[in-house]
Amino acid sequence: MQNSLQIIFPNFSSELIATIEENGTLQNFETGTILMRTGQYIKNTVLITKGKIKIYREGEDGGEFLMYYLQPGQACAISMICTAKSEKSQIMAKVVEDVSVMMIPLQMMDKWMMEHRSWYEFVIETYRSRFEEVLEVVDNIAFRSMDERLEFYLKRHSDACGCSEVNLSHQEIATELNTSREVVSRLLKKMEQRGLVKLNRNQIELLNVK
Amino acid sequence: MQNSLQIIFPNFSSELIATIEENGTLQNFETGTILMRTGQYIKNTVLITKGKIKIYREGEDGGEFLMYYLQPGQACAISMICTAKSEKSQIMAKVVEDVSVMMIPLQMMDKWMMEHRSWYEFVIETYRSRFEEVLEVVDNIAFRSMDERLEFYLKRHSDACGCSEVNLSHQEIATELNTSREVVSRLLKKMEQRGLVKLNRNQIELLNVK
DNA sequence: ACTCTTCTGTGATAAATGTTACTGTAGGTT
DNA sequence: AACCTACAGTAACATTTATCACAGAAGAGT
Repeated sequence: MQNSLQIIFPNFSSELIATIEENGTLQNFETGTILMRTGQYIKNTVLITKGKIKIYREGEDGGEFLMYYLQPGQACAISMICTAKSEKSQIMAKVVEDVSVMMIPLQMMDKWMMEHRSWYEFVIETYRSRFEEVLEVVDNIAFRSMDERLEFYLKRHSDACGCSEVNLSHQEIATELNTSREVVSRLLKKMEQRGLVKLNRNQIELLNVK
Repeated sequence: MQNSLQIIFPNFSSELIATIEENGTLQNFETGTILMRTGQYIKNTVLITKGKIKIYREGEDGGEFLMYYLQPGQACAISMICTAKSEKSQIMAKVVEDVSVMMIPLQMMDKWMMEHRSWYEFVIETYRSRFEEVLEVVDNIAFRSMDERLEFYLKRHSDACGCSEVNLSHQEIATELNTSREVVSRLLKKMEQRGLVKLNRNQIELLNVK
């Protein structure tokens, strides 16, 4: 166990790994589980050791706008940011591939920041990369039209799962882009005509999407 | 001088203030100055002591999408995040009201994080509040239509300047919302008919905008 | 085979936003 | 006054996206 954590988080010092083992709780969650809801109080910092999580921003009308993916070796930036104050979560986290996560009590955050250089660097890097990712999301919705956003969405999905098949219904995609199912169907059809994808039921094969 | 820094950053310890005085450089910039461009390397962490700065995300086509304001007592989160690695800036910063800023060499960041509790807390709080602000921006463009976004824009402007007059042309507003001048004119006219604003040349008076 | 449900495709239409083109107006300059 | 320029208003039209309505196809269960 100790060994595997070290492999997933190669930059952590061995002392830090030991401390995590000591203070953290490893928990498993099945696909579909909502790990965190908007407005809930955050009690733990979450390190992902296995599986996949999607982070959404929820609209008042029930929209679920996809922000980004969390994968093994990563951590939830939101759960780190809301440290001492035990702030409310601004996002919703959903398991999309059975996960194992290491739950770390929030009070450890501050302590380790001072005691473990590799933790400090990990936290800063997490902030930085998530901030950049959110800025890229802003780019997409501010500057691009739906067809470009859809292409970007598919590319991101295939990057995240490491495969070229997207096993989602048009409705699910529409929800995560905050548009309607019909729009997604139409745009996908156009992409198929351009030879970018092949459409099957509940599956989209990416062809030339680099 | 030492005194005024302490007033603007009330949570900083007196030792930290002294260290800042010692290592930082106070600089002044006039309205209109571009403090930082997308793609430039960041060499300093910036603390604002006077004036106002707007942070933009630049589109490939030359769009300037407004993200948020920076005011006295605040710091540029981006310039903090891109610490050790001296990363490229992902944003553009423009002075909109003559500013004084304290430039702090990036290498101080890490050092002070360990040595000054009040610096550490300030940095974490800066990350947190900016992250939240950007999430709110995502909300706006993902879930809201242009008329709502325009209202939000005007409200934010009046909050930032503490007055109820917006001294901007329709074109400037359109640029910052990444839409066209005509659309802004139309929507403003509708708002005027609803009694929300009064339109003058180069000025919009907010009436009932709470 | 039949039924049911979910998913997909598509036309028709509406609404929001973007674009083009033109007009008038306020203010500054000569 | 005459002129110039930036700003603002607005009509007409194009494009994009959203909504409504409906039909057919695929798969699951009986």
